[in-house]
Amino acid sequence: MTLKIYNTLTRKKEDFQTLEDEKVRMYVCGPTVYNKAHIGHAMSAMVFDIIRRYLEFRGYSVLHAMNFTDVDDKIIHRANELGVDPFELAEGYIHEFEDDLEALNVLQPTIKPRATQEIHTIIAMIEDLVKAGFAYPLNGDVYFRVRKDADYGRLSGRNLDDMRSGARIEVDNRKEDPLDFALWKSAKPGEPFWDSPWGPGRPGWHIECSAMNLHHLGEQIDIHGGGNDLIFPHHENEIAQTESLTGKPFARYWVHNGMLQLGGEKMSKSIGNLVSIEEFLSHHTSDTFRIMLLNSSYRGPLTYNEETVAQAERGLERLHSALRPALPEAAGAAEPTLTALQTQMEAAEAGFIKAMDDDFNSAGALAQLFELVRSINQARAAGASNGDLQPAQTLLRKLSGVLGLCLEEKTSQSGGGADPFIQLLIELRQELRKEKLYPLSDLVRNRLAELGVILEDSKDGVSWRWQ
RNA sequence: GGCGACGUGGCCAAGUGGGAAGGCAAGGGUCUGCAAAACCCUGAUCACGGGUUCAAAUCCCGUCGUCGCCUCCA
Repeated sequence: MTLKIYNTLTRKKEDFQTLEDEKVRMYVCGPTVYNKAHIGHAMSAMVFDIIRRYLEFRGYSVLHAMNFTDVDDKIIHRANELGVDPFELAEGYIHEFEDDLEALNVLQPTIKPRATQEIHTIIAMIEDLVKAGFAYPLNGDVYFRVRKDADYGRLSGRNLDDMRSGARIEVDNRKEDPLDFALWKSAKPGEPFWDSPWGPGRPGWHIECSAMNLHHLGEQIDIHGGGNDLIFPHHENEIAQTESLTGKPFARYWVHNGMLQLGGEKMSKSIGNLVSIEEFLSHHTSDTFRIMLLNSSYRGPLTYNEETVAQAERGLERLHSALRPALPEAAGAAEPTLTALQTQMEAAEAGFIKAMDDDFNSAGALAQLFELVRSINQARAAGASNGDLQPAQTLLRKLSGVLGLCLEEKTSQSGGGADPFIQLLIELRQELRKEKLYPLSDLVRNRLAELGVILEDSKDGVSWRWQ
């Protein structure tokens, strides 16, 4: 079995072949930190977290870089609005985003470079591009000369002449071509700056990623990721800069996640239809969000609304249902039941890998987990003991973990301290039921439910769990 | 206007040539004092119109529609 990945560059699924055996270099574009991160950012980070976890599951060691753009126009404007230092502003949002990712159970990237920490590399790269004729200084700015790059437009499937006619950009007549983009921007009064051969200024947006890649991962990488709104111009420009300099293919696989849709539109800072990560997590768990992602293709748009969240929440509960213990007084299941469970375990694991190997088809993989859930619940209903269920439950936990799901047990805030008292109330209620004092037994059940303890009667006894 | 993606049951969605996954919701049933959970059962002429093929949700052409990019964006 080979892993296949959809490559934006070729618009095809391709066999995954790394530059170096069993090692993956992956660079994912992170956010520009001028504001609170929203769940669209969470989606992108989580998609690549899932990809990383799966690659690791498949035996690769993954060098995972995610950058922060911590100096740019928006940050400067926002800092001026608030009357604070732009670097402090950025720093604050970086920490906030890191906390968000931890709360979302997204693995820490191996390296987290920042634009402001790569200024030397950036300047050196720009100098080399100027020397090689791919860039030209202009009144303290430096621009990339797109006409010099014969391949320009390859990633986004455009050509310079088409864009020229359709572009809505305000043309800067000083530039040789309207599509030439800034590598270095001269500083206006009051703006943060670094000294450079072209005067005080700061890096353009695209060059930082090229420089960070070159510095931390090398001239060539395996996977370059980000949201599909970055394909043009950002990633197109990264390719232009890096390949013009190295003469080698930059990234082997360009991987792009789809956009989160809220109210039929892409969630974005400029439209203002935002749900912050913090806001989402104050009402829902990270697993709920992850289920939403897993249930659809990472490349397509993701519909976000109250109903899809609720559906994910119920689906998650179903996964949890399989992890519940055997029925009280279960005597062990008959041979055919256990054989069926064993068969399903093998089918689920194989199906899981087959699905994920096909361009990270997480919806297909999730379906396999649900099949396993059904088998486990069937076995439990057929009287399987905890020992009977345990291997299948372990497999379910393992495969869920590969997708980054926690499936953590819900417990009371105070730990297990309440357990004996809950047991006592259950015993009491059972006595009331024996006496057919149902209004009283229901009162116990209802009051416990209000406290978050769910009682479930069965013919073999009573089980309970935290809601 | 240019480039790209997509349109599958009430909802979210897999599936890209030969049996239409899975989840949620709904209805029926088993269990049960009731409830809940779990389990069983029930459902789709795959946007529309042509074409290729023994065979099309899947390939080709056209139409309609949705979304993204073309300006900062995950």
